[in-house]
Amino acid sequence: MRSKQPTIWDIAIKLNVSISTVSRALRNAPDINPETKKAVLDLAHQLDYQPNTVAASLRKNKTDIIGVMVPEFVHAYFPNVILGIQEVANATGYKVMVMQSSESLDIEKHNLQAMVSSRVDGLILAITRETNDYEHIVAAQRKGLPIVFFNRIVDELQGSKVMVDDYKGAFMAVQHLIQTGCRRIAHLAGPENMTIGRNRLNGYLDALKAHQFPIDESLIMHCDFVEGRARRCTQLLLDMPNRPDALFAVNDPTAVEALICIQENDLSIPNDIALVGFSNAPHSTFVTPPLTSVVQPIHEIGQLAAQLLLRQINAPQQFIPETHVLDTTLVIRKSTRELI
Amino acid sequence: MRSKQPTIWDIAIKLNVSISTVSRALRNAPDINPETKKAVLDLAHQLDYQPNTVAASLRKNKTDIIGVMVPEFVHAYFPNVILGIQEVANATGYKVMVMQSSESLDIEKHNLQAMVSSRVDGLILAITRETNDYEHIVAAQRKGLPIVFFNRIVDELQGSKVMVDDYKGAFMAVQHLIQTGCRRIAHLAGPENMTIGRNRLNGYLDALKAHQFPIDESLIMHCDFVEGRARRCTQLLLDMPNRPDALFAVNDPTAVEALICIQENDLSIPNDIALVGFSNAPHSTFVTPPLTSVVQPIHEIGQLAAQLLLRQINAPQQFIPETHVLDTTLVIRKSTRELI
DNA sequence: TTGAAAGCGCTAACAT
DNA sequence: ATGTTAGCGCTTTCAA
Repeated sequence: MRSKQPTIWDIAIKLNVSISTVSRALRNAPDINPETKKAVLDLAHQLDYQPNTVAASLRKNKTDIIGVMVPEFVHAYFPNVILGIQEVANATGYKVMVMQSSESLDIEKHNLQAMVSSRVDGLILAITRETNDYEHIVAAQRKGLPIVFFNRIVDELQGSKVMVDDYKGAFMAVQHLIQTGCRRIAHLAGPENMTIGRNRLNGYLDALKAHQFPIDESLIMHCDFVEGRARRCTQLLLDMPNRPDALFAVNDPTAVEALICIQENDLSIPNDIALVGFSNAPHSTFVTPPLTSVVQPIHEIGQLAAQLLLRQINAPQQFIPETHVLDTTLVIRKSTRELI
Repeated sequence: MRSKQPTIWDIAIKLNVSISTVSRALRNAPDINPETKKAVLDLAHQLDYQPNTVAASLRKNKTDIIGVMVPEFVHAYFPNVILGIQEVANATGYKVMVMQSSESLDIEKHNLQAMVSSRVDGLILAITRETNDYEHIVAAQRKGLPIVFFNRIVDELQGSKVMVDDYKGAFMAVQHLIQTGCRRIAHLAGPENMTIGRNRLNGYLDALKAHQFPIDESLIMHCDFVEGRARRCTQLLLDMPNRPDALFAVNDPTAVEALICIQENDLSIPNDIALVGFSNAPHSTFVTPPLTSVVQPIHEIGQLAAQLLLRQINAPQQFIPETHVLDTTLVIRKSTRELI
């Protein structure tokens, strides 16, 4: 059904010049007569000529597309990262192709193949929670695909990485709970094979130790980003004979599940149970009570990842991967008690 | 930096066959010797050959990519629609290229050009709130680009459209407010040039009329999807000498802004002010109180839009645009009063 | 069942 | 400053 669109050939014929002249004019090459150039541009505009980037990509062996794959984008975190990516991509003439793996390793593999087949110039990737075999990723890297990782980071993979100071954020969060009088602090944890889960857990543990609190393993629940699991874990905690008086959640969706569960049990936040999240999202502000949360520079994560990727794509030689750690801050709202 | 990837030519040389044979094997054409085919597939697998879809697209004049452009995707509505789109696209071998216009007409135009240049096979589009000139869209259609519209729909544009029964949803919402004892019902409205805004407004008006309520123009506030405006409009309503006792919001983000504003004024929901949203999102469930809202089949909207687009893309002849209207239902939660 | 060859629209030497 | 030409990797007639 697609009617044929004008090509440089059409323009060349009408203007009685060669296609290379047209091509030069369109890409404003230096060696061209301003008048011919104007004629070409005018006609191109008149015909509403749109260059066929498919052809250009094939010829240049470069698509000017960067791929982005995330586990999901219904929570606000990933969309906001993508926003940051698109910002720097568009500013430099790149397009962004977004895919999502739905936390499924199979889909991740399939999408990665599609990205490779589409010959994206590079990829910004947050792996799924079930990705424990990295051969498909390493294979893509062997083919020369530059990949920048963020959020879901594992030590086994090489490449540039953008992370936030999870350890410090977790430490501050738990310390704040301690300073506001909480005594039994539970942790709704993430997957331990990811640095994001491990570092936040370590921050939790070290904060307890720093204040001479005992470590109670039964207060550490692995929710691992699985939807619905935080709710069940919270219920288990609430049902304990001596239930905790505070929860530190590995991220905001987890915290929100906990919040709903606590309220369903007719307990009050923060008086019965104090609650801290780790901000994936601005929406932590409009639950009731608004969530005390560790805030991370989401937008900047995307921008930085894109910048790193573009540097690598355009690197003349071998590019040495960089790991960047961005700062986190604790924002105190109403889900934790007042300082004593 | 990109190392060259294997091509059908590499395979052909090694197997001492022609590239057309390799091509046939790879696309499992009917007329090929099973043994040659197996040899090709084995070698392809061994080399980790990934077809260059850029080249195939150029040759076939078809990219197997469908474009999606939305005004934003940080609220849950659009991501969920995209989920539905990706589902049917992936099932039929299409890839999805997502762009967002950030509610900016300029970006919309720019992105649309990029989509055309990338030669996407079709586009699923929700225009920005400031798009009041449609020439760029019509121009793309003239080039033969099939476009399916959803959510942000205007009468002036031709093409398949996926909508929900906004009128009925709004009518039910307002009727429910009336039946629960509300007497002064305000409307936080959307843009009137879009059917989404107009139909919801009409539902509001007709529900009032049907119950012999007077229409008070000062209770209709145009928030038009502009972030922050709902909050200010709500404040204006609350400051009125005889303030409304109920608000019907054009969508959930608008309702959430109103909710925050009402609570900041120390008024109670639903006793002082009842509140109904129009569901763009599942998150209406976890604000406090959970929002009574008109629910629409978000996922299905995406699926249907994709199906319509694919039908049009693969239509042998001229395709006659279809408009589909999906049903809405009122889900009663805690932001409205009990039935009397 | 296979091969030869043309060409999709563009870029980039190279030549003039 | 402009033209000629050879591909990029693939699909698809047409011929064998």
